[in-house]
Amino acid sequence: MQYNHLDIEKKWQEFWAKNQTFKASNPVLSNVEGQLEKPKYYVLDMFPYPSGAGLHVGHPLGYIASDIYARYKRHKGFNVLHPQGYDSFGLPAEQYAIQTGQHPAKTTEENIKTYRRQLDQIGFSFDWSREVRTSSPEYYKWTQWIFIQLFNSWYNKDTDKAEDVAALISVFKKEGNATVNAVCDEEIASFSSDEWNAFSTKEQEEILLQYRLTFLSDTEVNWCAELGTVLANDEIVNGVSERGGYPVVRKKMTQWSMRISAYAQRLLDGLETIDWPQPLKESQRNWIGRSQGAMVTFKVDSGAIKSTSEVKLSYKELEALKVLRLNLSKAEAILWDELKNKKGAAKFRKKYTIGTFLVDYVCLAKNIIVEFSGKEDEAARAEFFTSEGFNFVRFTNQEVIDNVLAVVSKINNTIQFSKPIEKLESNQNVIASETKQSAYKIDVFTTRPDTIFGVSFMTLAPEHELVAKITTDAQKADVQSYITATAKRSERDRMADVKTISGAFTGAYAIHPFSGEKVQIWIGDYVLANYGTGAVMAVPCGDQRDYDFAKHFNIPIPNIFEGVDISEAAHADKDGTKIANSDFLSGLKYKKALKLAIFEMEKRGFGYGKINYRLRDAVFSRQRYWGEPFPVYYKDGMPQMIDEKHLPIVLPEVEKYLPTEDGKPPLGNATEWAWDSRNKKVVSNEKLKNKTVFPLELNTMPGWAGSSWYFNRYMDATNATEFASKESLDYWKEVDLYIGGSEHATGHLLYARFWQKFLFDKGVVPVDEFAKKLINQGMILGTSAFVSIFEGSFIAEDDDLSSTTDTKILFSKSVIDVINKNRILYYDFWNKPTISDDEIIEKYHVAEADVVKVKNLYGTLLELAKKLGFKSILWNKEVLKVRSIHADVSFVNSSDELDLEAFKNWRAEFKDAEFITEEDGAFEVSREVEKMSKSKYNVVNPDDIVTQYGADSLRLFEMFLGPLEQAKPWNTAGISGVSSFLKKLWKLYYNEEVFEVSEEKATSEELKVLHKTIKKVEEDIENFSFNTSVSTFMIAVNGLTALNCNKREILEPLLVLLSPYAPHISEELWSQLGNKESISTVDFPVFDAKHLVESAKNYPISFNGKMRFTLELPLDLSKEEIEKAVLENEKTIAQLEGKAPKKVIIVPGKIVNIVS
RNA sequence: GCUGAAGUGGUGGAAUUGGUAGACACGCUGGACUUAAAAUCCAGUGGUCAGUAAUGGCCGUGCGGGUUCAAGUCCCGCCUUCAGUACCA
Repeated sequence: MQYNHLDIEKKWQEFWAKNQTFKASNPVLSNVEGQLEKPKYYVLDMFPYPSGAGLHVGHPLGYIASDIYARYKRHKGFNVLHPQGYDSFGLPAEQYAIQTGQHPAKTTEENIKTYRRQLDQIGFSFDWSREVRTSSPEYYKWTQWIFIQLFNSWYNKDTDKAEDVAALISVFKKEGNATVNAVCDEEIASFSSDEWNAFSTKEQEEILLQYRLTFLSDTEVNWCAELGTVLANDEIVNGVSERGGYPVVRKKMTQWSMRISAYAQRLLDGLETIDWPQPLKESQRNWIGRSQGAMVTFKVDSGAIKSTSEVKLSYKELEALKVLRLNLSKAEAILWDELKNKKGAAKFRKKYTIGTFLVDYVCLAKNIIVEFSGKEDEAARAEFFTSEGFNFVRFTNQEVIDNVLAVVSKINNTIQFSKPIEKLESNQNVIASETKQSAYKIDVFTTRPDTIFGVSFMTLAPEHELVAKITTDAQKADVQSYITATAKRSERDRMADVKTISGAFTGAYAIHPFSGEKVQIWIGDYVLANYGTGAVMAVPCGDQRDYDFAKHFNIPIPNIFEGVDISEAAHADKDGTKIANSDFLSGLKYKKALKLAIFEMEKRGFGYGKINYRLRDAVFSRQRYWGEPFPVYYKDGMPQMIDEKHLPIVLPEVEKYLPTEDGKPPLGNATEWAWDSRNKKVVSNEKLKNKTVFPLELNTMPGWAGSSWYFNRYMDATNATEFASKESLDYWKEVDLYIGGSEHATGHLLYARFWQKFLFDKGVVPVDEFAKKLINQGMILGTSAFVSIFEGSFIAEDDDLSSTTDTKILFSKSVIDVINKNRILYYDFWNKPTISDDEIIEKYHVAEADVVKVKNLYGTLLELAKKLGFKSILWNKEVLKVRSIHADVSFVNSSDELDLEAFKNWRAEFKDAEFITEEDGAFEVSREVEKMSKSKYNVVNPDDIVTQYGADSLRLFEMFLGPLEQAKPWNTAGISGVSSFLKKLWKLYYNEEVFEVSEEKATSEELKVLHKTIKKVEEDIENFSFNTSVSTFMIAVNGLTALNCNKREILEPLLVLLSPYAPHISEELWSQLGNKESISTVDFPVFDAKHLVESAKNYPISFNGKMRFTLELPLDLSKEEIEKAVLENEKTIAQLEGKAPKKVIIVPGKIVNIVS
């Protein structure tokens, strides 16, 4: 009987589905007999996004590897969890919906069907009873639930974990926020318990939002107009969107954010405990970007600062002003409505600057300032306003809202009875300079506080708020023009141009906190405003950028390193260098100096040790339809969580999937999207007039929401009452082996770790890292096929040149090679048609055969030119002009020959093209390795492979291609190797048409083959070296075929070894051997070393390290006996040519080396 | 620039702690079977030189050094490719 993969594979796939062979049980729950003793093992693939294109052969690579491992673990006696599902929310389905109006749920459903069919036919041992889909309400109910948990939590730095907000509130009630050590927004005003209790509910909610782990905030986001949504940092590549490559701009929006920064240190520390690939860990470390150093404060020298009234704001502040004027608060707007109507002398302006202070309203004619109270620097403002001759009035928000008319009348009163205050000229300078000296300081973060004595200047970002305040008159023009110039450059330009050094001197000086020396203050756009404090202390001798800047502007470069030459470049190396010229730090090494510097700073009070992270909080809102809705409604503008018992909040139906006309997200199109807080359900928007009905959140969650916890759901996938039961979470704990692509390094894998740690803090999950071991499978690349088209010129009968745009001559690959190799010959043929073969052979020393070949081809081409109506082709000594186009790889056979008919049918424009073929009529393409993609016509569909060669062949071949982690090209031609291996295997069990397996005892030779295989395959699987075990199987089958072995003792265990790789054929032969049960949980054969023991070794005999011949010697010989035997050998004597060996090295069982 | 990975026949790739480089497979060449093709089977296949041949010599793991009896493997210095990241103070 012939091996028929089609029947066998169908039969066993049906068998597995019917018998639920791979269903994993939760023993604690089900108390399945015998399962309790089995150790658990959880193998997971990164679940796929079901795209419309279906799978190509690159996709299953990781699934095959994990499937082999899962099946192997079953043979090894583990209770294996190996689930699969779909990350089914996402952009492509929505884009498709926008284009066609089809509901994304529908296309997603269809795509999933295709995926499932494709996955099934490859024979994966997934437990489909646990399938999850992120877009199904039963699943996202729990995504919403986790969101609520995050909302109700804050990060306590003292306990270093997330805790309940309820506990935080009780602290606020009792003692205010002074004792709370939380990860929260910057600049939270401190309040006492009395103040807290006096706050309105809304004010309290506003404050709490600043602590919650997920919070609403106005954040600068990456807005992608083409996609109509914001993108996370990791969704942007080189300034454009990862998906689609559309431009991205910075924009301020109110968004949900996740306080992932709270977990920065723990995310970093956790990396030490997990077995993940080094590069992946490295990119997470980069992304988190921890830098340890110190915050240092430099005071600004008062000497050169001009008077405050001349101060102009920086352009950044001016921009901010414009925005402020447009966005007045409710109280501000009410008051402005009244004030702006005042005519004549009492004309008010809003949001105006007086000196460096921003005032709410001012009437310049009457010298009256009107402000809202509650500003931090009220005392300083009062002092300055008085000194500048202003009267001022202050009101609270509440006063204005309650009775604006009373407020206005009070203002009128002040105008009427204002006492003109004399400006005290003599006094003013004194007051001003005193306040200034203490007012202006520059905070910097440095990772090298040990080099602080090397500071010779400071650099501020041009946008830094101090710039305008400290710039001297003399430098004003310079600074202004520099600021204007930088402002014009986009962020991308600034990033792209690293080489140009630019900057400007402000004229101001800072005081070195240790030495008291004056240090120049510069501005330069190499300093980024939104990183750190937007200012650096420049140490030119130790930092290359500072060095270049100093060199460029002729700023001194003090050397603070002992015995280091810094005349050419900065010395950035920290280890092994001693600090010099640095007061109390001199003579110390990096580490000691660093600690001492921080210690001194803290003692003297102008600095402290600090750790900075690059990791920013993650924006969690997307202006999209096809994602998880938030369980959130808005009451009085403040977000409210819907109680978890009313979850899931199901995605509403919409007319169209685009943003609304007034720019709201697509959910703004929904008509049934309001929350009835009395009846606890989603109702029609028409009811929004009711006092108990509120608008629901219009944003949806990002793609990473659903994928950040799905691995936990698989443990108890159908649980309707819980996220997952505690018992199943405690049993399965974490993923033991996680396989997926490296593109998720900083997205999915970082966010998932963050959520896992959060859920761990809250006691939901038992472990704080979700995957013990992770492997990145390498990409499978496509082997594209190219056809070359002639693009040179012809010579017409009248000797005119003619281009070839409408003539199509296609060259087979080796034709091009021949022409390129002999271009000069062609040129000669063309130039001197009378030249004889002998002349050519003599002139160019080429073989006669080549000349014939060249001449034939020349004739063909000449004929062709004539046929097209030309005299000949224009030959050129240097180049043959051709252009290459992709040909679909499905038209190309294993010998790189193109199916011309198929090609012509595919590309109509080449129907009447001329094909210059090989002598045998074949047409060859040239091949190149590229990424597998539709546009390159090199996509190979696994369906075709499975139909032609079978799933077992596909599985073996994908593994055989090379190491799992490595990128490698796909070439379908190679699959015949594994295919014929399976046929050979089949033949071991058959005698012609009859299944025939002998019960005889196996010979030691046969046992040796088997046990070698057991040993190697087991080692390989444990090391995830799947490619080498495929070779091992081939060697075994070749060996057994040579031995003519058909003994059960060998052939039965062989099937178990093979079954993880080629499960269908193994099951089939296993059952033909008379076994009734599936092979899937049969014990893995045990390796026995005794079968490998040899009595003799074929020793390689080397001379000076070079192997000359081999010599078979018994293994039980002593060193002396081996030496004697080798030296007596005639070949040795011949090699030595009479010389005496200087030394003989003998490694018994390994090698003999003779040094002569 | 920095970080990480990797450079081995025509191709994909093997090679334990340093110990016979090129396993296994594709492709190619030759042969068997066939009217023919496909399929299958057998043999050969790193380069080069010598020899009718058996066989033998030399060179060979990106480049240049080094350690060692012995280096694809270890050390030093370069080059190239791929991936990630980037004015991160």
